[in-house]
Amino acid sequence: MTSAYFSGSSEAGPRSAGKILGAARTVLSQQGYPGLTIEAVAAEAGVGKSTIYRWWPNKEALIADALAQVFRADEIPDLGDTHAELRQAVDMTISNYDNDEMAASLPALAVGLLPNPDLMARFREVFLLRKRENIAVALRRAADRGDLPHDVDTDLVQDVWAGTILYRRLMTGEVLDEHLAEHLVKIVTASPEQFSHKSCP
Amino acid sequence: MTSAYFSGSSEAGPRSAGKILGAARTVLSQQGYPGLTIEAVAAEAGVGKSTIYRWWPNKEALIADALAQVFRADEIPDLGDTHAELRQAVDMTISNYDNDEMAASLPALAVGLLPNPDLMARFREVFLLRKRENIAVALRRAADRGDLPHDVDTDLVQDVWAGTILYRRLMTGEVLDEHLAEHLVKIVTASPEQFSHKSCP
Amino acid sequence: MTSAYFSGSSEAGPRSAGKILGAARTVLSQQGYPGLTIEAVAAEAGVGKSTIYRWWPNKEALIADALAQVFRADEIPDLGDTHAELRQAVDMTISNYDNDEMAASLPALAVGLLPNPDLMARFREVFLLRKRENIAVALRRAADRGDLPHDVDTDLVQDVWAGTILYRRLMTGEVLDEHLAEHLVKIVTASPEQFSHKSCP
Amino acid sequence: MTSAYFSGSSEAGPRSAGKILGAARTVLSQQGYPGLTIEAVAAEAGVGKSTIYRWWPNKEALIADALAQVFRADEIPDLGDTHAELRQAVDMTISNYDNDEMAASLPALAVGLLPNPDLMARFREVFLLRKRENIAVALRRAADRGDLPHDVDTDLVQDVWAGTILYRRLMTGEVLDEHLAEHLVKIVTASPEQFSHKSCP
DNA sequence: TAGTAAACGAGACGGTACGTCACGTCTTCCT
DNA sequence: AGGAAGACGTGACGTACCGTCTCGTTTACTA
Repeated sequence: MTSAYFSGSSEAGPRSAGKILGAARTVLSQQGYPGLTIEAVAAEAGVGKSTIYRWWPNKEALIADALAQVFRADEIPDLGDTHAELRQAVDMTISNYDNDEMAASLPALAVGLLPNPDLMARFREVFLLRKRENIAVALRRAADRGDLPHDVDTDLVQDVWAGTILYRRLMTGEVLDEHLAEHLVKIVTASPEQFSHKSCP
Repeated sequence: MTSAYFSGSSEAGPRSAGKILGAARTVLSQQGYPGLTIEAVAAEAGVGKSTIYRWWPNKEALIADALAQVFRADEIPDLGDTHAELRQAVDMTISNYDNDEMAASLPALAVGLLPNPDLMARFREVFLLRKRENIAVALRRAADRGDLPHDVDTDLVQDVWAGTILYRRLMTGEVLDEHLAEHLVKIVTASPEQFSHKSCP
Repeated sequence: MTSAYFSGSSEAGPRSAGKILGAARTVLSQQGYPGLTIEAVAAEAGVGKSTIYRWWPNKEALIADALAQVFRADEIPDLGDTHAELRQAVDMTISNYDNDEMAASLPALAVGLLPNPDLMARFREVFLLRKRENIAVALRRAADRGDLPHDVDTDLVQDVWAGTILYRRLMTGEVLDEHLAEHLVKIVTASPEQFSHKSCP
Repeated sequence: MTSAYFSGSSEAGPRSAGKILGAARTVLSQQGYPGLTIEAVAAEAGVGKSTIYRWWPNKEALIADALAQVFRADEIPDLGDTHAELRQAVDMTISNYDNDEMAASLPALAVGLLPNPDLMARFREVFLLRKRENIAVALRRAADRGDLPHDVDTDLVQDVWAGTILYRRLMTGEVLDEHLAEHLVKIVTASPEQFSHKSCP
């Protein structure tokens, strides 16, 4: 698979999919999200506008595919060490957001897709679910080891992690360093019962 | 002072500031962020476009002022009860984000302002700093009581809170209920040492 | 009145009507009818496309107004001499068509307007009726003198004149010289009874 | 030979020439000249675009061939009666133009070909010369009978006839009835000396 | 009868122009 | 004098066709 992933037609794509998505990322990092126009991408890719519109219904879908190329959703290997695994999960999340390209584009994308539930669902699938499941596996492994509650709320953990990281990056502009990473891991490991489903008062 | 707050000219405003900001909020909730155009606001407010441009430099500033009107940054009263105070802080944050108008607009705004550091700084001042300081007071009060470390990292606490809430609202679409609120409070109170400045390993 | 005549809004027009219609004629003579694009006219006039679209609904209306500026529909003065007056009428018709701009554009215009009866009616009014009435006056004057039948079919006369001239110019490409002009006049004066309404067999 | 006549390659043609030219005429009468696109013709004919482009260089050539199929250029038989023969010539001309397909398309075609002298020459050959020569034969026969001057200007006669007919059809929209036909014949027979080459003053 | 070369349908491609929309600036006219 | 009304130059939008160009697939002639 090389492209047209977000738009759904995962089996096929334009011959110039690579050129186009690459151009989209180039324009995105040079001009920022508001400066990313289809015409600019077409020009940068040396491609006709219609070739882009033939395969992506709109700017949002194109950007989604372009970002999907660089969005990491790796599996967390079993290191035998819960802290190390969770740190790896947090680091992966940080690396996903620690560039203007992604930090600015993902929320803008979400905003653009909000009115369209179908596209929003697809967005979540591509950018959230795949990564979340991989991290959830590591979290459940930690639960098996007894380091986390057996009914650990993997979604809450990841909402706290990704939310904090994205918020810092986009809104406050603070750096995403290993201090933060360590804090985020420890918040979970230090009071694991807060991230259990049944821990409601 | 009634308006033009974000744009800096806090001492004055157009005669129709109220009408205009109200119209902006109306359009925002009816058409969503992408449908909010200056021309639509002018029409809704029964006002000339130039009147808007006379007082707000661009669409972003206008939206910022419109949102600032409904963004809560209340002081947290001394209730003598740390948990109750923190819960109040979290509830205020949730109430700020628990509507599409704000959830979609704030990130879109941030993205629009990102390339302009001055406006971004002003944005942070209006939407983050005022609220943060009020909550920081409560956090430091809790530290004085001994419920939190004396060097509590008020920014980290609030990044976790607001980040998680905004992320849920915008990206995953999950509900923001009192379960979540309680979890967020307890994350902090259950392992307070994780939110201390010096707690780095 | 300087413009927007064809489009109906005769009382008003864009501030740059002159520039725009002039540019249209320039492009028309330099690029020919098929090369006349709205974008080319806008560029030549140093004007935004939207200014053109604000005042003319489409390319046809614009060209119509541009041509109307140079289309002659003079009154034929009473010279006391039927032959001289008719020759003047024929000469005026020839001068209207004896340039590529008009010869190529008028039929193209007619073809473009054919599907729209309203615009076609307006086209006839602007380009045919005004001129025809002026010539009809001269023809009736000739009838009063006894040089033509009292019920002279002024439309037929002018159909023969304009038809022959336009056909030569556009289809056969032959020159429109004074030989032709003289023939056309004499065709009418030599057998005037053929141009009477009641002369049907 | 069935097609590709206008384009010059008279010896051969696509297997689907019939389908294509038929589709062209169908589209022409259903959508009008401006709606005739190569893609529409290809779709209507159930044919690939490239098949059309393989045999016709452009839209104009295709339309020309499509029209050539229905353009009549019959010989005028010797009826022994000048008036009857000329009336037949005029009727043939009328029948050529008395449908929107031809009336709108021929001028549009001429306009499109104007900038290209070669194609224009070919256009004249196909649509004018063949018919003109057949009619010229009848006119010269009339001259031999003494009904027209021996140096009758056959071109002028036909310019007057075809010009008047086409002008009525395209520009004024008046009907082409037998009144008109009779007038056109009589204009020539009533003052034949006006249609002589040497009759210049 | 099989092999081959053309013509074919389908449709992607790089383009151009379309007509629309909103921007942010500007001018005009009314109150 | 201030503001509503809205025209202006600009530039991106998404659409429609252009004419060119691969693709396999018939089709029909040759071997």
